[in-house]
Amino acid sequence: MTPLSKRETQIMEAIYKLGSGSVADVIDAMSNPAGYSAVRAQLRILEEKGHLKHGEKDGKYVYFPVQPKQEAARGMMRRVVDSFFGGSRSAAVLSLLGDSREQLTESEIAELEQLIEQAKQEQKR
Amino acid sequence: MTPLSKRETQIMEAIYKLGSGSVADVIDAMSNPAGYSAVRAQLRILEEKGHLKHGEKDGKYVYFPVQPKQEAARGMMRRVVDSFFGGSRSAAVLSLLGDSREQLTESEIAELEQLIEQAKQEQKR
DNA sequence: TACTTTGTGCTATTTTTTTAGCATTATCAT
DNA sequence: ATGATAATGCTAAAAAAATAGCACAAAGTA
Repeated sequence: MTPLSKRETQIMEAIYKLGSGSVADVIDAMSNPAGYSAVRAQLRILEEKGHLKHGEKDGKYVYFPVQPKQEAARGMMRRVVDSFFGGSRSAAVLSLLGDSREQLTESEIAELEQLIEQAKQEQKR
Repeated sequence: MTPLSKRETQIMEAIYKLGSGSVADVIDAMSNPAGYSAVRAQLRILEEKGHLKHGEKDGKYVYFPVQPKQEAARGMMRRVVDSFFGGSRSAAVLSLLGDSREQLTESEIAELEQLIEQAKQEQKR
């Protein structure tokens, strides 16, 4: 689990954002796109390292992550929480929500309430 | 705002975790420590790039981040939320809390409830 | 004082990352 | 068929990142 290089990181993020994608898709999804050759090389390397796999679709390679998005997300979160919030998830949540409450849907709010309710129950023990 | 290299990233994370620190502190805070020379060089580069500054304390250089921790944290969060949660902060929060509810303190729970209450008010409009 | 330790300044070297570009194959339209 | 287009396989080169190590200074200590 050696850390990824800058480009590799950028490309993995693009792939996660896309779910899966061809070379062209990945280039389009990058804010700071590298050339075609470069991206292909990176994808190959990431596959060698075991971070991606590819299949074929419409005669093109389509790359997708080996580690499920949700797991990768948690790993990332853990890292940020660790470095910037002293390991406190709740501090991270407060920062995240405090940033702005807009665009919370009713069902999301309901889910949050439920989680908090559970947290309260845990507290009592 | 060119992205940081692997080592640079690792060192910035260490600095943020520490708040501020000497070369030795940084080395100690790294999971995968580089040598003394290497870390010094990286710190110098990060200072040249404007990410760190240093002062002197007890005859040693002490490095600290230019961008406040909270801002850096939000930037990081924004990036994770963007790549892994389709830009939805609330989805990120759900993932974060869903991971485990332990170690939420009463006051944190209260704060969360208050935020949710505010979100509900926003909803009504 | 002389010695050891701990720190910085600097520079050169090594290693890794990133990129470009040619050869080849397949497909599609003329 | 022929030519254009869009892929991948491969290799070499260029650029950036990471590290090592010597010289020198300051401070403590025997």
